[in-house]
Amino acid sequence: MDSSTATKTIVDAMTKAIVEHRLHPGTKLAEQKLADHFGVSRTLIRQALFQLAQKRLIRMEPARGAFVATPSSDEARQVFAVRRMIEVEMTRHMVRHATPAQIKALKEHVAQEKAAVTRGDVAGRTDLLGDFHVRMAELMGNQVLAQMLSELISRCALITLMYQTTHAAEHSADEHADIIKAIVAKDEKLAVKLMDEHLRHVEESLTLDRKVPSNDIAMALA
Amino acid sequence: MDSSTATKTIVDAMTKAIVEHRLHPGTKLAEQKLADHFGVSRTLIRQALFQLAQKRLIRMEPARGAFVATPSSDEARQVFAVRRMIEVEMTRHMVRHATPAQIKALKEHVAQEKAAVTRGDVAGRTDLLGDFHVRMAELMGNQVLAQMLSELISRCALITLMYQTTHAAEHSADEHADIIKAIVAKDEKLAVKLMDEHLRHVEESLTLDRKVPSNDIAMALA
DNA sequence: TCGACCGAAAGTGTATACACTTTTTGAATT
DNA sequence: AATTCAAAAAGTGTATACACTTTCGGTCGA
Repeated sequence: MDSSTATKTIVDAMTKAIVEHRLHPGTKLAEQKLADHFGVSRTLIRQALFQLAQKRLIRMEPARGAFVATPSSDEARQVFAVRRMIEVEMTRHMVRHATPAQIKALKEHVAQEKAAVTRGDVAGRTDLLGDFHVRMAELMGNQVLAQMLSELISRCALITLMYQTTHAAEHSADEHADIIKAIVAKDEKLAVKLMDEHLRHVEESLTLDRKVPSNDIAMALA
Repeated sequence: MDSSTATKTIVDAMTKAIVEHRLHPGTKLAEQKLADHFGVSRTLIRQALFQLAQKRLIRMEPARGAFVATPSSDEARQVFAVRRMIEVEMTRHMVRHATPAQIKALKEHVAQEKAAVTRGDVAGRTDLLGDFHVRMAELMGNQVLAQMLSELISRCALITLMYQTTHAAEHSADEHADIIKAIVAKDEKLAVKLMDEHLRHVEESLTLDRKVPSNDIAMALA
């Protein structure tokens, strides 16, 4: 097994579980249980946990173990503020430099979003709605930006219960479409405004209600 | 020894060594050598290396080990582009919301920068010049932003040999002072323009010359 | 002399062992 | 019945062991 591929698999699986709220904030992540579940030793689990801690998806308490992160509402606001700062500038850049091919790619993405919404594919639509923002960063040709945004979006997903309702999902997909329209029209002010508002809408759906932790790690990761 | 304090010490020491170019890009970081140097087992070294890899200060090749990162010029441009996106918005925010106390804090910081420059304190001035940007983020009350910027700046320090000349350091300190002036004058357009240009100047001093790796890890970390 | 090949040395990847800390449990006491 | 305390159980933190991979040096053959 080549090196950190195993660890990466674990990190990805747990990231997904946390972002999709199959593992609730506050849940204890016992190393041996995770090791048993993934069929590896605690060594690899610990590596994965440290990486997740650095991504702020879990927190680790000395000698007490790892827990799914429970971001404060302060932290939530800060994460969203950073997203707005980055994405407003990103939108500005797209208005100025977007090529027809890039526009086409974004439009196709939104089409996929809407398909997932009508199909009732909850997991798929949540992924796609987040990916829209990452896709924009990638289209700018900036991998560093894309990676950073991807991590911020994971944190947002952990923070919020956003897009849980079909209605909210439709709304987001529509807003994405509107943003593209403004970009096509080269209306910088409008595009920036729409992106800013879009992110504020997402943030407003922030509820931060603490559910009772599910201790059944195995079921959540299955 | 409480948990990850030991690991954190190692990460910090190595981060400092890499950022300050005591460990050159490309240098092999053998686990046992590091373990001997820090007086711990490979276990803790590996934890530290994984964290440094996530911060992109080193790269890890499967079964071949860890090396101080050698960012491509493409990556360098991307990192700087992200910094500009973030910091332009940050400046805009400061113009709109900065309090007198915050302005005072920034001015004092720049005074420290200039003192370090005239004192000929190379390590100190490099730190301070980078910290100016982090400080602004902190003054905004956004720890998430500050943390993110801090990591980007570490990457920038690894990438460039910036601020190596006294002249460049003076220049940066002056530009910081000018930015503050524009913020005080509530001249948003000017402040944003100055910050953008300042970051472009720093980026221009990007040389990316590859030095011959120093294999003497012990000396670099001493 | 040069290159290919083989074996030893060095190094990484994962599991396990063990010390120490926290949590749980259950019996004794009030 | 509630509280306290101690011992056991469970869990984390670090070191070590060992398998496997890469690297390096030297020998053999052309």
